[in-house]
Amino acid sequence: MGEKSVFDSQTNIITDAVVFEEDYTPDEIYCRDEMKTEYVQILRPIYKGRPPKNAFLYGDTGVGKTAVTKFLLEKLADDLEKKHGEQTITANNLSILSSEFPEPHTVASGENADLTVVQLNCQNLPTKGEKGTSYQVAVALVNQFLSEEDELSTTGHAPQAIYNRLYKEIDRLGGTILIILDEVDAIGDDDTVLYELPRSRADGKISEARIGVIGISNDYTFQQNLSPKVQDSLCEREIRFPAYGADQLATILRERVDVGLIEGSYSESSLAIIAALARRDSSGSARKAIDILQKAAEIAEDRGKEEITEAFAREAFEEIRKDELIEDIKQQDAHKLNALNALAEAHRLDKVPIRKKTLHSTYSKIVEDNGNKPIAVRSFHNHLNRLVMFGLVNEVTENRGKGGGRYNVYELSQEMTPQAVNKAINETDDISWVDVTYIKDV
DNA sequence: CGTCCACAGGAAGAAAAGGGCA
DNA sequence: TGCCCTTTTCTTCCTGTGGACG
Repeated sequence: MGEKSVFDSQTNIITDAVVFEEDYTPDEIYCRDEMKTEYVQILRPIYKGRPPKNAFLYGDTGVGKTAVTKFLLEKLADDLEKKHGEQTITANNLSILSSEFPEPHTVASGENADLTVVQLNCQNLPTKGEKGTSYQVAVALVNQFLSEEDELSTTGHAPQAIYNRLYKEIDRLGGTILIILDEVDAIGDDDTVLYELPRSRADGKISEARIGVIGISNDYTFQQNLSPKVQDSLCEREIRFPAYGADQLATILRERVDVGLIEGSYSESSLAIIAALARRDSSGSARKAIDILQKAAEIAEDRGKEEITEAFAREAFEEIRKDELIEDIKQQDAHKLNALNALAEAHRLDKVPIRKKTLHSTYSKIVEDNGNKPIAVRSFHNHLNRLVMFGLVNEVTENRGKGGGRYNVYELSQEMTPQAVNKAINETDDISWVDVTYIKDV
């Protein structure tokens, strides 16, 4: 009898971890029948070799927008292949639909690709975290068509040159080109890309290819803020994805556990709890529900238990929330981390709702101690505002009237703790300027 | 009811960081 | 190499304002 490896847990209830992964596509997508029907109508022209339609999808994160997209596109690719035989190509790797770093574009047989799908996440395109602009989207699109060595830099080009290049690449490919812009609301006010793309053929900028644009957004209001010309072209068709209800989430979970977990390791009621937790916390995100499920299963394994109990589900939920928080903090840039650092220190010293001015001087001290130059109060103010928008920091406006004036005070938001800030900063290894011992000393 | 504090946050432009092109 | 782009961030300057005080 072989000795058990220390890496093995006492029990194994997960049989196939694939079902938890982001890009797992189930055999069937549940509870999205109406959306699927509408979506099929949008894609149908492509199957028939007619000019594609543009569309706009919206709904909160994790309600199946990308899942349905991926599911239907794979099906479309299959069916096209069946229809035309092997050599009329279904083009570009659909797997990029969910991978963060798309592989270079590969069109199997060159010239006559029938359908090319390009997917792009418009969020966090350029410098970390901030808004992607039309320009950035255009650059990123061009890069999707180029091999890795040839990729363009994200700055330094004349905008018109980028658009021209984009048209050139598109025309070179020819055929039907379906451009999927995920998180399209990140584009912000300047929507030239959204205007240019759908009309490029009509404007004579391209002649060989036909372009379809599908915009995906989780901001309901985004589409209303678009300029009317863009609304006309892009929002030809729109599909709304409502949030999953708790029972629908449970259905989705049931499908996953069927494939991925040992029978008997879960009960209807524990699935229901997970569904309810996800429903409440994230307004119906399937992603969230699946994450909780995975975590709960892992916890059960670690404890040597054979069943996911309600307690494990709740524990998993809490743990995931904590992890997410740390992740959120880690994503902030240097100035914001230092601001959080200073704020955490204020918490430790119990000077909790702290005025911006005071906070700024603490911040300056930290930065200077590490040999860097602090930014001016006005910029600091902007960073703080950002943190407030991210929900990491609370802001309250105080008004002491004549003789006191009006000012804002800040503190870490409810779920934030100085420990969380500390942990996040410690885990951020690309910022040597944060001297953690300094915080401990003061 | 007007005063007046102390800042909020807009505007404009300078600076920094990245890069093309001849 | 020098000069030209771009985007984004930071600075400087400034006007606007909620409401307790008198």
